[in-house]
Amino acid sequence: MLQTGLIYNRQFRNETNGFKKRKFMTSGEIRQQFLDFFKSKGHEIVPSAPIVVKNDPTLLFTNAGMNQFKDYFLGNKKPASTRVADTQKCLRVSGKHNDLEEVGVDTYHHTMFEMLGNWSFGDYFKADAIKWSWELLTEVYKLDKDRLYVTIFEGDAKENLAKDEEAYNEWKKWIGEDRILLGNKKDNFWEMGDTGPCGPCSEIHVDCRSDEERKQVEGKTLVNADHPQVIEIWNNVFMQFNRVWDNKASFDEWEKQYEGDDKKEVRAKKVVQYTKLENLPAKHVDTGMGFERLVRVIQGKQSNYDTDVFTGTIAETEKITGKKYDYSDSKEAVAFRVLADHIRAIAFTIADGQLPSNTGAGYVIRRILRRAVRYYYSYLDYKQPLLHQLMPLLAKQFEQVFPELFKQADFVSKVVREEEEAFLRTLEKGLKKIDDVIADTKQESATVINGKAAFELLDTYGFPIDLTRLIASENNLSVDEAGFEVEMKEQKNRSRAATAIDTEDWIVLHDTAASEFIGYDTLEIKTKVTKYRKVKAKGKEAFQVVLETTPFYAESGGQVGDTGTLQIGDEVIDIVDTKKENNLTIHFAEKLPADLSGEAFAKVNIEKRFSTAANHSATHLLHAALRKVLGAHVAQKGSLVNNEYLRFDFSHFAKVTDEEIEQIEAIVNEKIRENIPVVIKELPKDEAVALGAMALFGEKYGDIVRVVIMDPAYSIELCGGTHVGSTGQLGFFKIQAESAVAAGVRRIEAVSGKAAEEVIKEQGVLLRSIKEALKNPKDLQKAVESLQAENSELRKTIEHLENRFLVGIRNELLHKDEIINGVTFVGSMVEVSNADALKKLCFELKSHLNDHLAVLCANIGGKPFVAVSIDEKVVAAKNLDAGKIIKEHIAPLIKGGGGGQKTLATAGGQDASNLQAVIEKVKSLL
RNA sequence: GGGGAAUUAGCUCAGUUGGCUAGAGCGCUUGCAUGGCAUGCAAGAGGCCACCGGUUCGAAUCCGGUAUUCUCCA
Repeated sequence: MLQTGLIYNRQFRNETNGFKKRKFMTSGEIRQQFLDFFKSKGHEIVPSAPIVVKNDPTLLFTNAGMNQFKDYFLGNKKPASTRVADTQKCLRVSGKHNDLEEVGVDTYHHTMFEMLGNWSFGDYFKADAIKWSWELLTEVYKLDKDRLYVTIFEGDAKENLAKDEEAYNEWKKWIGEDRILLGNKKDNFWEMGDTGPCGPCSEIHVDCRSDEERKQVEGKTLVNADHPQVIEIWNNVFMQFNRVWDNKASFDEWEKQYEGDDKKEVRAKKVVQYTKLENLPAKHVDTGMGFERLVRVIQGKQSNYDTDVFTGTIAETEKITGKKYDYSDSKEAVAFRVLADHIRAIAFTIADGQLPSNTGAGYVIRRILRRAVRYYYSYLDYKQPLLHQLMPLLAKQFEQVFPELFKQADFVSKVVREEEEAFLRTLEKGLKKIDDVIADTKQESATVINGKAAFELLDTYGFPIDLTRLIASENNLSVDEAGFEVEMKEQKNRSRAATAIDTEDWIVLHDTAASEFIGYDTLEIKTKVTKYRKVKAKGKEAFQVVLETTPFYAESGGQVGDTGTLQIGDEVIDIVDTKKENNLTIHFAEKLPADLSGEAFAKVNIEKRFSTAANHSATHLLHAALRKVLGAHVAQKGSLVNNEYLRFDFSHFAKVTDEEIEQIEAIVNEKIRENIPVVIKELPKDEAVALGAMALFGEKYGDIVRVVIMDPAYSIELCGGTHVGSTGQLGFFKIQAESAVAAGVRRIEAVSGKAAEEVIKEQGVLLRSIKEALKNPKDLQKAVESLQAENSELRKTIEHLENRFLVGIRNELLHKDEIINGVTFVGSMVEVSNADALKKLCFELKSHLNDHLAVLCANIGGKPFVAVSIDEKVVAAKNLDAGKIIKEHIAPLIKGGGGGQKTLATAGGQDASNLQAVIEKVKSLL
């Protein structure tokens, strides 16, 4: 069990930190020393990849240092340098050792964290890796040697794997053999997936307990035992094997039949059974050292939150809220930690281009942000947006390491603030709802809020369950947690069932590597199908086809996937969409030819592709124009390009005015008329940036990037999309809409080429027809305005006349009154045009008569309508009820129905011949 | 992608099982009061109750569809 209770009290905290006194090192220095150290060992220092992952359906965020180097390990790509080191921004919100709800409760879980790593791609191996780890920790960071332990892989009989003697012998050179511990496959053998590169790993653990505690219990017994003060700080993975399928068919067979809760473990065993390990020709080193943890150890703190990585934000939060952080287990202290942690995750993901939203990665950000709001709202008693106030401090803190945040600090704050405000509004609405729920619960004299209501609060009003719990307890109520869980589970099942895509196995025809894309220059080609499979989603069958070479552009960078045809033999099938799965281009078809083995002729829908390319080129021209007109702060925040139009989201703080829109259109159209040739080059990222390409924080290290240039002085962008040959092919550019997407993000929708021409044509036609309808006035706008004015004038006049008319009828009726048994009775047929007028007349009579009973009938378009009005006094004195009279006496006579209040009721029906009888009937009741 | 909900005056929202001439607060206009302001008092303007269709004698209210927004889940 995790001993979270070990969050120490203050006194203990000041007394001892386990380590001998040494010069204080800031977190910045610690990070820099790591990078400097590996630089001195011949490593190239590379920047962190973005925290947000694109083009990998299995991953939303970078969750480990090695993510950006995956292709090098898999052999898909060759690295520019064989020795690399970096600090990588990572985000984890779920997983076996990590749950969002745990973060902040203890001393060491985080959502966003930095992973320091050094890498060898077929270069050095165990000897150097181990030597340098030791050197860095003990010589540079000067950690006490007698507090360090290392683990190595003990071997595994089932896999026929021997103990990692090589690592053991290397470690022996530096550390006593009694401190080298053996670890099992679970802890000390690392694998990327079912198959692929893998190998033993060696962990370094550090014992941070006080000397006293260390005397009582030996440190090595606590390694890998979830002790909060005896922790792993560095893992060195030695990739030396490649796991390949030995009998994939049997495994697939097994997996198809097998279902179960314990699936993961059983499945892993099966994978072992049906695979074999081969030696990797090029051996790699992949290491990861949690930065926040390392800082805590070096600075001798007992909690990550006590290091200078977090103390700045905690102090700032104290200043803002006026509360004091007391290092305890209290909800208030948890709130401080939650804020200090979450603000980082939120800030860096937004800075990397992911806005909060209600789906996918954006939803994860929103959830993290809302959890932070919940904590300050409930436990720091702060009811206004707080997080955005921490942003300047955080941006400054990381200015040197992750400049992308500092550069966009204003934008990020604005987005965060807007999100906070939105959620605070949601909370307020939820508070109103929960009042109703509590009132209902109390009325039923229950003491438990039922699970369904609690779930509805969350599901519909976004009201978090912990707040429901809190407010319930303040009202001496509890929440039916079990019932809530049931509802939650049902919702999850519903969602899962709806998204379940039934994927059959690939049927492999030709065993080749990733398919080659040749569609930049070629739109049709003879090739062959390498593999295909059937997928089923929501009962609909579809097929996915992979080609050896393909001219089809797969959806990417906002540009939609190509459509077209695939011909095999005499059969032609439609390709309805093209998408990417990692490096694989997948073509979607609704049906397949009978035989896929022969030569395949792949042909892209040229017209669509061309219109799409035009819109994509137009997007670049637009982007550059926006920066010219609005300023250099404009950065792309999202983009959609298809054959019909383009949509471009960008950061900008105000509505783009009509004048600005006109300027932007003018610039783009000017560039179109200049007929600039579109030049496309493939370059290493650094060269592209040097050329002046808009530096997008979206590329991985070492990528060869594609640069699209339309006049080097105007637009240079990194882009993988397809473009026209020269800007003149766009013909014409027209902005159709400008709107807001989120705080500080505007959206422009526009068209180019034929579609733009079409839009102008349609507008012309519309304008002409409106003019004609108005008899071709000189000033169209004025004509419409006067028409509107006249219309409202007429409406008022009619209303006025109707009232006058009703007053006339009323006066006539007032003369017809007769006193029956002390009641002023008026019963008459009237001529009005609608049923509402009957009601109005009743009110008129009421205000001019005392103790009245009126029954008014009208024949409107052959249908009978009746209204009965009775004075309150008469209702009481005579025990009459207009509603009852209508229902019991009148409705049958007119073959209809009706109802209303005791004093006023109306009816309608089908038979207008008995209206006179109706009046007599009512009269007889008096 | 799947569920739940919301849409009523310029803004924030009431409107209880279909029927009281669709309301409140703030804002707006006008008048009055105060030396001025904050403000107070009085009167008034302002609503195709999101849109389309259906059920009903009768729909802001019930049903179906569309749009937009919120929200939970994947």
